[in-house]
Amino acid sequence: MLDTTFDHAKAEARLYEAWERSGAFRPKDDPAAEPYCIMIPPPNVTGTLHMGHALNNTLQDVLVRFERMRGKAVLWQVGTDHAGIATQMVVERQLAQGGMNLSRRDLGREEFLKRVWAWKEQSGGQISNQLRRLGASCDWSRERFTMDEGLSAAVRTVFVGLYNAGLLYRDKRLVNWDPHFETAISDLEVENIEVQGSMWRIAYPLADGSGEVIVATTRPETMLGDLAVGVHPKDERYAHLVGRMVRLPLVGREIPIIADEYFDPDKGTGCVKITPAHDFNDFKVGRRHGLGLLNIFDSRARLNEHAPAAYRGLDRYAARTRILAELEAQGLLRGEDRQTMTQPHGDRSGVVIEPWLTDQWYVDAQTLAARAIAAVETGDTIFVPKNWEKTYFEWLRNIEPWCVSRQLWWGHRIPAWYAPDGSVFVAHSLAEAQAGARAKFGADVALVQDEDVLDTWFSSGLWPFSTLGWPQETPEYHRFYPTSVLVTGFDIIFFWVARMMMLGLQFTDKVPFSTVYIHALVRDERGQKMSKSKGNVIDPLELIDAYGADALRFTLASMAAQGRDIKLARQRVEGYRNFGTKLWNAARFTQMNECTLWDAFDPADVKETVNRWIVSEAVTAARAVSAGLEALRFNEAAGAIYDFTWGVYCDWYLELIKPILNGDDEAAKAETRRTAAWTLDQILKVLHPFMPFVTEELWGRLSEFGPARKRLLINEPWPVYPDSLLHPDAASEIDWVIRLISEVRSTRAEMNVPAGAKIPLLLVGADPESGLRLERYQAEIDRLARLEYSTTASEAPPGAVVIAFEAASIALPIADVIDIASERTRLEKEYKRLAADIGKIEAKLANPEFLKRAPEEVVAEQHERLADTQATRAKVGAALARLDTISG
RNA sequence: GGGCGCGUAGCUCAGCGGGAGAGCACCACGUUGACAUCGUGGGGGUCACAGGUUCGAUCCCUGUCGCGCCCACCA
Repeated sequence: MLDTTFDHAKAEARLYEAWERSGAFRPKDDPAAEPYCIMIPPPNVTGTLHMGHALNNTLQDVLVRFERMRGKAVLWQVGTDHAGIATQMVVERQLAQGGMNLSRRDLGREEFLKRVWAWKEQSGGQISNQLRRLGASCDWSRERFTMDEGLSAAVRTVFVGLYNAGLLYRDKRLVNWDPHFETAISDLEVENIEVQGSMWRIAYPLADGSGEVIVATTRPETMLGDLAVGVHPKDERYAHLVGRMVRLPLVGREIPIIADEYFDPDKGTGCVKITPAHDFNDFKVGRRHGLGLLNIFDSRARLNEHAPAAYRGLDRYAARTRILAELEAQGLLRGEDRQTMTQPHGDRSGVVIEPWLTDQWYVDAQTLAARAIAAVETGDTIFVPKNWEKTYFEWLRNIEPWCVSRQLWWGHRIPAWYAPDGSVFVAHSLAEAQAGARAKFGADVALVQDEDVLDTWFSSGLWPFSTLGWPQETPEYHRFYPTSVLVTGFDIIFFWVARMMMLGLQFTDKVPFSTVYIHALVRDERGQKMSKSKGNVIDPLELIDAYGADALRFTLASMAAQGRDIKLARQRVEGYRNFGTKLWNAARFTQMNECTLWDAFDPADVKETVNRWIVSEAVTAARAVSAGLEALRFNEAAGAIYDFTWGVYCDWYLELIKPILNGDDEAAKAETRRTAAWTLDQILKVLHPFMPFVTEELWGRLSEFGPARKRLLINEPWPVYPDSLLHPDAASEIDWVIRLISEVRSTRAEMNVPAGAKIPLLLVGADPESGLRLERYQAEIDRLARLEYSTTASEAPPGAVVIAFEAASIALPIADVIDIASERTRLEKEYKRLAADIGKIEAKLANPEFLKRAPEEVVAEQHERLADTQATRAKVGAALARLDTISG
C-alpha cells in the first residue's frame, strides 16, 4: 500500500538510474522508426545548473519523452562547451588566489592548460549530474565536449574550408580589445552600458598662433594619438580654418584641420579630435583622409612608447587625470559637462573595451548570412514564436565581419602556420602546412603555429553536426541530421542560432534544425537577466531538494507561455508539488478500493454512464496534451492534464464512483474498478513527460496488486484513441449531475444550511429525464450535496423557497435562512445583473447583422445562453417572491 | 535613434474576435474511510487610457501614458 505522500528525495535517483539502465535514453534501433533529434544547448563545462538551464532542459525533456513514447527513434544529444573566456577566467582566478598570486604567464601555456584540463575533469561532471537531477533523459552514452578530438577535427575542417573558400581571412583593423583578458572579442561580447561621464572642451591652438579651436571629447587621454581635427565642410564657424594646422597640446605635433560630411556641426562644439587608432569612426575618417595610424596604448591599455615620455606606462585613466590637470594648468581646458553616455564593456571582464589595432582572423559573415536569411524566409527553418524571425533577420542583414581569433590559451588553436617570411599556411595539420610550405619554397622551412585560439562560438556553431561525427559520414549523422527542434533562449539567437545556421548551411547544405523554439528568460524580481556574475541566481537545485524535480519541471512547463519573461514564484512550485501529492493520493485511493488493472480491459466495453464519461474525458484530455505539445504550447499541454487530473478525475469521478464501489452491484463495481485503474494509467502516461518521477513510481507501485508491467513507463507507447471512445451522451448526463450538485452545494452554503441538515428537493420540472436522473444518481448526489428529494409537489415542505435548477426545482426550508434582509439584497442584485445580461443577449439575437454574419454555432450558443440566463433569473425571481411571502 | 515585448483579481500569470480565468493570498464552513501538501463555498477586475475596424473587441489597427529587453559608430 502506498504511503500518503511521494518521497521524491528517496525515489528520484533510483528511478533515474532505472531509466538509464533500461536503455531508454538511447535512440531505439528500429530503422522504421521516424528519427527525432534535439541538440542540447551545451552548458559550460565548468558551470552549474541555473534556472535558465532548468527551463531550457525541462522543455527539451518534455518533448523528448513525448516523442519517444510516440514511437520515434529519439536522440537527445548531450554535451558541454569549453567556454573559452569563462573557463580560462575561473582558472586564472584560482591561480591568483592560490597564495602565490600566479598569473597564467608565470606558468606558461602548457602548464596552464594542464591546470584547465584538470579543472575541467574535476568540475565537468557537476552540470551533468545536475541535469540528471532534473530528470533530463539525454543520451549520456553519446556525451560530447567541444574540445573532444572529433569536434576539434570538425573545427579544423571548417576553418580550412572557410579559408579555402575565401570566407575567412586575416586582417589588421580595429577590434574590440579587452584590456583585462588582453584579447580581442567580437561585437556580440561587448555590452554597451549607460554610465555617468563627462565631456570636456579642450582648446587646440592654431600652429601659427593666430587663434584656437575648441574640441569636445569624452576621452581626453586619447588626444595623445590625435592625427587631425575635423569639422563639417559647410560649418561656417570653421570654414576658414580647413586645411590649416593646429599644434596638439602636450605633444606639440602639428595636425591638420580636415573637413568631412561625417562630422556633425550640432554635436559637441562641432569640432572633433581625430584619433584613428582608437576610435572606430576616426579609423574610417582617417583612412578616407590618409591620416595614418598612431597607436598609443599597449595591450593593457597603458600608454606606450608613442606617448610623450611623461605619460608612458600610465594606465589610461591615470593618464586622463594627469592630462586634464596639465591642460588646466596651461589654460587649455575650457569646460566640463556631466552627461550620460554609453560605454562599451566586456561581457565577461566588465572592463571598458578599447578599440585597438591588431591582426585578427575574420569570417566573412555577410556572405554566409545570405543563405541563413533565405532558409528562414522560405520556411526551411521556422521560429516559434514567429516574431523572433524579425530579430534574426535584422541582425543578419546588418552583420559585420566576425572576429574569431582570441588571444587566449583555452580553446581550439588556430590551424594556421607562419613561415619566417610571414606567409601563412592554413591546414588541417602541421604536416599538411609543411607540405604547403615545401611546395611554395621548394624546401622545408620552420613553421610557427598561430598563437591564438578560436572564439568559443566557432565550435558551438558546428554543434548540430560535429556531435554526430561530421565531417565523417557516420550513420548518426545521416539518421539525425538535420535535427528536429532547437530549444533555446533568445539571448543566444545571435551568438549561437545564427552561427549554426550560417555554418550548417555552408558545410552541410542543410539547415541544422527545422524549428527553433525560443523560450523566455527566467529573470530576477527586478526583471534583470540572471547571471552568475551578477549574483542574482535562484538555485533550481534548492527547489528540487525542497519540492522535487517534478514540481519544478511542471512549474516551468506551465509558465512557458510565449511573450513574457518568467519571474519564478516559489509558491507556484509548491502548488505543483501539491498536485503531485494529489495524484499520489488518487492512486492510493484506487489501491484501497482494489481498482486493479486488468489486462483484458477494453475501454470500449464499459457500460456505466459514469465510466463511459470518464473514458471520454480522458481521451479528450490526452488529445489536448498531444495537440499542445505538437504546437509547442507547453503551458496548454500542462494545463490540460492538470485540469483533467485534479478537476475531473479526482474532484468528480472518484467522488461519483464511491457509491458504486460501496454498493452491491458487483458487475458495476468490477467495471468501475477497472475503469478507474485504466484512467489513472492514462493520466500517468500523459503526465509522464512533465512529471516523470512520480508517474514512473506510481506506474511501478500500482502493479503491486495486479498484472506486472511489461515495461517502464518511460518506454510505454503514447496513448492514441479511436473516436468511438468519445461519448457525448454520457458527458452531457454527468455534466447535468455535476451542475446539480454544484448548485445545491452553493445554495446550502449561501443560505447557511447547517452541515448535518439535508435539503428537501422538489422536482416539478418539465424535463422528464430529471426525475430519472435523480433516481439514478441519488446516492452520489445525496453523498456529495446532502439532499433529500421528492418528486411530487405535495411532498414539498410548506413555506419553502423554491429555486429552480434547469427543469427541476429545489425547495429549501426557509426556517434555516438566517438573514432574510441580506439575502434579499443579494438576490435583487443578482436579479438585476441577470436582467442586464438577458438584455444584451436578446439585443444581439435581435440584430439581423449578427444573425447574418455570425457563425451558426455562435448563434446557437447565444440562444442556449439566453435560455440558461432566463431560467436562472426565473429561479432568482421565484426565490424573491417566496421571500416576500415569508417576510411580508 | 531603430526594433521587440509587456501593462488582465492583492501577488505570479493564462486567456489564439462571440458568456472575464487559474494558482497563491484572503473570508466562511468542514477533520465525511485517498489526500489538511486536503475539501466545499465565497468576496475581489471600467482587461492602462483614447480613438478606429467589426453585427460583436481583453483579443485586430492607430495614438497616448507607464514598464522591460535587444540592437546602434550619438565627439
